[in-house]
Amino acid sequence: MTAMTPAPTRTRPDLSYLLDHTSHVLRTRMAAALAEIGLTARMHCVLVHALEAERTQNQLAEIGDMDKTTMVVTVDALEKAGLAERRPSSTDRRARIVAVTPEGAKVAARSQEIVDGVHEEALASFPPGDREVFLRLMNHLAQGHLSTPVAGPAPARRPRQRG
Amino acid sequence: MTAMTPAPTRTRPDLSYLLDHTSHVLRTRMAAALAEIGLTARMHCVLVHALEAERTQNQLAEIGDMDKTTMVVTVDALEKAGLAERRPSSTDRRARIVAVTPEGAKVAARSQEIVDGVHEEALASFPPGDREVFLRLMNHLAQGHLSTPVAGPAPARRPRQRG
DNA sequence: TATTGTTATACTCTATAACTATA
DNA sequence: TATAGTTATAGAGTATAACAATA
Repeated sequence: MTAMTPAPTRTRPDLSYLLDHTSHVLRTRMAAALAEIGLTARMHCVLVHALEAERTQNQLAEIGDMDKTTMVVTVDALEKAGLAERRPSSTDRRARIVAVTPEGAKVAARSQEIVDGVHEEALASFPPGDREVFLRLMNHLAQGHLSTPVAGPAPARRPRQRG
Repeated sequence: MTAMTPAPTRTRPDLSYLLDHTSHVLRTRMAAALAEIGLTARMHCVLVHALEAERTQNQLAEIGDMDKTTMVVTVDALEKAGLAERRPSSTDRRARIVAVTPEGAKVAARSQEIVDGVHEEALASFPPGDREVFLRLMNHLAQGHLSTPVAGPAPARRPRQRG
C-alpha cells in the first residue's frame, strides 16, 4: 500500500521510505482523531481558513491545494453538518463566500486542538533539543529542494458521454 | 490534492504539512526519474528484492507492503518488459518465484543508482553535519510513535456481480 | 471571451470476493 | 481446511469536461 521498501538490506538511507511511512502513519492518526468529531482533514482545513477571513470557495481551494470540484463536496459536507454556509459575495455575484457558523467556529477551535495534539504526540518522544532541530531541518527540506512537485503527464481523457 | 494547509498563519509547526508535502514532492521526483527507464517505484522495489534472494510473489508483496493482487500486476509489468519471469517454486507447486533476468539485473542496478541519486539530490542542500542529524531524527520518528498506522474502519463491500 | 461554481462522469488505484490449483 | 496466485470488479478518490450564471 505504501510502495517503498522497509529496506533492512539497503545500503543508503531510504529517504522515500522514511517520508512516505511517517506521513502515511501520521495521516491515519490524524484522520482517526478528527473522525471523532465528524471531520475530515479537508473539512478542518477549509473551516480554519474560512474562519480567518472572508474567502470564496476558489480562494480556499487554492490555499488547501484542492481542485474546485473537491471543494464543492467539502463545502457540501460542512453545510450538511451545519458548520458553514454559502453566502453570495457582495462584490462578485458568481462567487460564494464560505461563512463559518457559530457552531462551526466552536468545532474549528476543537479540531485545531486535536490537530496540535496529534502533532504534539508524534514529536513527544524527541529529547528536549532534538524536536526544534528536527522541525528546523524539515522546514529547510520543505522550502528547499522538496518544495515543488514535478508535473506528471496529463492523463488524456475521452469526452464526456451525454446522459 | 495534498490536503493539509501550507499554513502561513498557523501558530504551531504543522508536521502534517511538512511530511505530506515533502513525501509528495519526493514521490513525484522519484516517479519522473524512474519513468525515464520505464520503471515505477513498485517495479523497482520488486526487482531489487527479487534479486537479493529467491522469493515468491507473496514474500515480495509482504516486503513491499502491497496487496497480492497489486503484486500480480507489478510482476505482469516486469515480465512484459523482459525484466523478470515467473518460475514455479521447487518446493511448493502453488507458489511462483520471481526470477530477475540478466537485463532485469542491469536495470535494477541502474534504478538503484537513480533512487540513490534522487535521495542524494534532496539531501544535498543540508550543510555537512545536518544531513546525518536529519536522517537520525527521521529514523527515530519512523521507529517510534509514527511506526504503526491506526486501522481505518473496513469499507464493507457488496458481493461481486457475476458476469 | 474568461471565470465561479456546479453537475456528471471518466480514470486510476487499491483491495475485496470468488475461483483454481495445490498443500 | 488453508494458502498462492489469478481474475473480475467494487469503491474511494480525484480530476476533466461541459454547462449556467456572471464578469
